[in-house]
Formats: sequence, C-alpha cells, structure tokens
Amino acid sequence: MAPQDGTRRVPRHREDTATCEHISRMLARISDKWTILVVRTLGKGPVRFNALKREIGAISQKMLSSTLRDLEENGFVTRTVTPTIPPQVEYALTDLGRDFLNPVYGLADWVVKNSARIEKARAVFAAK
Amino acid sequence: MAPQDGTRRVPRHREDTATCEHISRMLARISDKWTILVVRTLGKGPVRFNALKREIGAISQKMLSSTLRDLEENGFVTRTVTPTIPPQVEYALTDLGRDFLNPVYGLADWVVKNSARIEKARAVFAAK
DNA sequence: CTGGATCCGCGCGGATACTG
DNA sequence: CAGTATCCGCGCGGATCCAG
Repeated sequence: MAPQDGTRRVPRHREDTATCEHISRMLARISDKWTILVVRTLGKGPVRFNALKREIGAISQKMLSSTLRDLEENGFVTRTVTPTIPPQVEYALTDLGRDFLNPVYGLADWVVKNSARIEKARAVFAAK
Repeated sequence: MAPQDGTRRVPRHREDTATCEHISRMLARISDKWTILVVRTLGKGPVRFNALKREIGAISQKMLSSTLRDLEENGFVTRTVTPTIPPQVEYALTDLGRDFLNPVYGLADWVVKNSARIEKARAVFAAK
C-alpha cells in the first residue's frame, strides 16, 4: 500500500468509475452503523445470538439479525444451527471475514492515529 | 497493517467499544454514497464545482455541495473562492485528505482483489 | 433461545425552483 | 458559475408483538 519506490506518496488514479462504485457499495455494506461492531465482536471467537446481542448492548434484535444475514450473504460469517431445545445458533467469522479485518483495521488505525488532526480541522472550521 | 512478527494474522481485539464507534462514525462519513467518488476525482487535482459535477455525472448538485462541505469540515478538502464575475470556486485535497486516501485505497485494493470470493459466496448463499 | 412480522418516525438523497 | 431553499418519497433502524 505504501510506496516502495521514490514516487510521491499521493495516491494516483487507479480505478475506473465502475470499480469505484463497486467499492462504494462495499463500503456502504460495512458501515451501516453496526457491521464493524459485530465483526469486531465476532473476531474474539464464535458467539451465540443473545451473547452477541448482550455484548454489543445497544443494538436491537432486528438490526443484529439483519446485519448477520448480510454478513452471511457476503461470505464473511458462518451460521451453524444446533437443533436442540432451546435451539442454539453460533456465528463465526469465515477466513474471508477474518481476512477482511486487515484492511478495515488499516483504516481503523488511520482514524485512531489521525483523529487529533481531524478534530483540530473541525474546530478550525467551526470557528469560521 | 500486516503482521511483522510471527503471530497469527488474525486481527486481535485492539480497540474498545468507544473507539470502535468512533471508527464507525468515520466510516459512515466516508461511505455516504458519494464521498469516495468525490475524493477520488479530487485526487487527480484541483477542480471547480461544475467540472467536478460533470466528471461524476450522476450526482445532484445538492449532494455534491453537501458532500464537499462535509469534506471541508473534516479538513480533507480546501475551498478557494476567486471573486470574479462569474465567481470561481476551486476544490482541492489537503495533506490530510491525500493521506487519507492511503487506507481507503488499501480497502479498495482488498475489495478489488477479493470481489471474486465475495461474488462466489453470494452465489452460494443465493442457491440456498 | 432465536428470530420473523409489523408499525412508525426520521433523515438521506433526488427534483425543482430560485439567487448573487 | 456556484450554490441555497423547499418539497417529497423511500428506506434505515427502533419498538413491539408473536412464533417455532
């Protein structure tokens, strides 16, 4: 990602518009207010539905199930049902899901490292 | 971002919930359907309002101006007005904005490289 | 315990008209 | 040219109720 050669570190124009929209859709998919929190919690290991809900806290059951369904649909999460009584459902990250965490954390690290700069910029702007 | 030591490449639990929500907010900010497209276009160099609009094509002027205002507020973009007649307004990325492109492209690259895996997973899920 | 079904308020984003 | 103002439809997400 970082430049290995001597060129400027300004990212050049790499992808066409169609690809860029594809990326936008992907970003929209992961930034729907809950996905990151869910994926991060699943990163700690397989969890059952209500444990997951308790861990996250603020999420409604509707949003949790729909978020998990999306993640499953995209191949980031597996859903394994044990048909006991009461039923038991465990969610876990797939290899793809764990792999996905790398670029996401790359972005997360950037946000953490630069939040001061952003806050400062926001303060400057607010003082206009 | 990639592990330099010998540990597993599975991302560990690094941030607390507050930080994670901060990141989610940041992600929401950049994935609002237009931000990536705008930032990417600005990455090619300073552009004036209507040129930007023409370049992107599908965006409405309301969304373009509000997207630009958000980017300016967060310190990713500068807005320079030349009070001629007719007026002239140029938008350009700041250092922070260009720097931000790095993790974004990191994620973009991942999406490009793994879109086949995702599409395949979606196909498998659709066949359920 | 694990959700689906339904209702509803709110905000995003598009369309249109107008201004300096 | 570079926007602001207004209206409006639609979908996200919360709350609640119900089912296997």
